[in-house]
Amino acid sequence: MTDSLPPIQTTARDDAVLKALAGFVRQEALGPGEKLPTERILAERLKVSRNTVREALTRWEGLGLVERRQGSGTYLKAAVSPDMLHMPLTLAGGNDFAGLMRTLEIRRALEAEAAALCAVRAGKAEIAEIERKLDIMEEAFHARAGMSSEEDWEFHQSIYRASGNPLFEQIISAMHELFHRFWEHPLGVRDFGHASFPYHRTIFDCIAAHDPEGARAEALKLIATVEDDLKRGAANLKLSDRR
Amino acid sequence: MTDSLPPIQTTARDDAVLKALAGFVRQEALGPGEKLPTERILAERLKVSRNTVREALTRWEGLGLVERRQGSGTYLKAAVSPDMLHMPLTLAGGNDFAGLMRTLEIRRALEAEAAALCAVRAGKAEIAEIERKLDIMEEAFHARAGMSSEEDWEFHQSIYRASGNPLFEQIISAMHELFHRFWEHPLGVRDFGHASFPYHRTIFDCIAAHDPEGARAEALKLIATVEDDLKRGAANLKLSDRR
DNA sequence: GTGCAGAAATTGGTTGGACCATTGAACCAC
DNA sequence: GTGGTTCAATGGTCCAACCAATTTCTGCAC
Repeated sequence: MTDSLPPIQTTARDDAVLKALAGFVRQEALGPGEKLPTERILAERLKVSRNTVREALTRWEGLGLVERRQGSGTYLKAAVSPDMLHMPLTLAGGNDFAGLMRTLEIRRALEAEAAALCAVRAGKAEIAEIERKLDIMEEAFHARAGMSSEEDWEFHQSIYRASGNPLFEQIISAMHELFHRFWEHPLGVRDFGHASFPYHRTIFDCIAAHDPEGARAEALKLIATVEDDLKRGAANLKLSDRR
Repeated sequence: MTDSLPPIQTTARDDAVLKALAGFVRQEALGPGEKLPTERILAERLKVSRNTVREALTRWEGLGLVERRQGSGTYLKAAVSPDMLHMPLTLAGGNDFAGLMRTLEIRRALEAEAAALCAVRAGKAEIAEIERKLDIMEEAFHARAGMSSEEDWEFHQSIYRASGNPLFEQIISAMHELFHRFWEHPLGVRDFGHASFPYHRTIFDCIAAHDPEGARAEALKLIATVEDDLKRGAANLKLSDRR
């Protein structure tokens, strides 16, 4: 009965500051790396206290939009537009085996969908770019007799980009980052990722052939090999009783 | 109650504040909804200024971990542990039709995977809970001759919870929120979501039968009906040239 | 003029104190 | 009970400093 009576909004200083700042960035066409006005100037221009400006900037910093360097200034870290939507995720206990497996389940879902979408939408240029990254990766693999995480990652990124939906790259990138933050040298498993190598080309073949279901299936196989590697690592971990 | 809050070290004050607070929450076993010490008390106990406490809490607020209510206090909104990992995502341009379709592609991937995982992992208790939510939803549907977004959402949430991976609920919830922020009464499409109704029970049947691939397929069908509704809405929008 | 060390200005980080706006509980008349 | 009023508690904002890291300028030695 008393629906459609949302709480009213009287004050929202720091939100207003962020809105104004987003408009400023847009108007000045500022891009990543560029410096934005000092806190003192913002406070003066916006007619708010420096404290309020700081709270607003703290929010942006927490979202990774901005970087503050004491003595130097505040710099944009990413593109910013007035109609951004924020989706902060917190993963409790992400530095143990179970946490890693949880992120991998998300990645499995997204990786498969991205590969399928890519197979549908990728044009000639995108397919050529993916193949280029694939060649680089395979060359690195043979030269160093093992997976090169850098080149491997670039190959996957090219697929996300060709999916036509930037959200895939954003979300998977975030998980990729916290994946590597805690498991830089994954669990002492030798040849980590080795088993995933052949599937990179099979995925590409399906994409090039515009076969979405095939691409999805191959992507699932690839993730399955990574999960196996992780499980081996967990077994190792149990033996050595680390952590 | 507010013991065990020793003063903190030097440098990186606000991070240290958050660390101390996380430890405090852990020690006092505070859960969602509970109130934590006032800013003034925190400032005094931690031997930092109230502004520093506020910057730290602003960060947590931005991450959705905490809610501040003026005149009342600061309350936990989610479980918090010292070893959390944060993954803030900012999505550019989500309030137009193309943006909505992009979020729906992500949701399609996750919804399908969550349903499949749920079919594998859900125990008797989880299945009973899902069926309870389904019954409530169906009852509301027949009573009001249309989809009830509230009950519908609760049904889906129960599936995410039963998937055994809280990330599904976190990510999809975030997208669900921004979905409704801009399209509260979706696009003037009458009977929005009507077509999705039957698939709720077919999904449940597959889950109850522990049939992951069936659940995945039905979930994909459900999302497809939502996409169709959205496309119809976009067509309406073009006619009226709103926005 | 060049190069470099030290001074000075700039800028984010922190502090303490003050006041405002909202909330919620206690209290009071009716 | 119901509906106001008062009042203390609490988050929100503001101000005016000062600290610490960085950058820029200055002036001296060469």
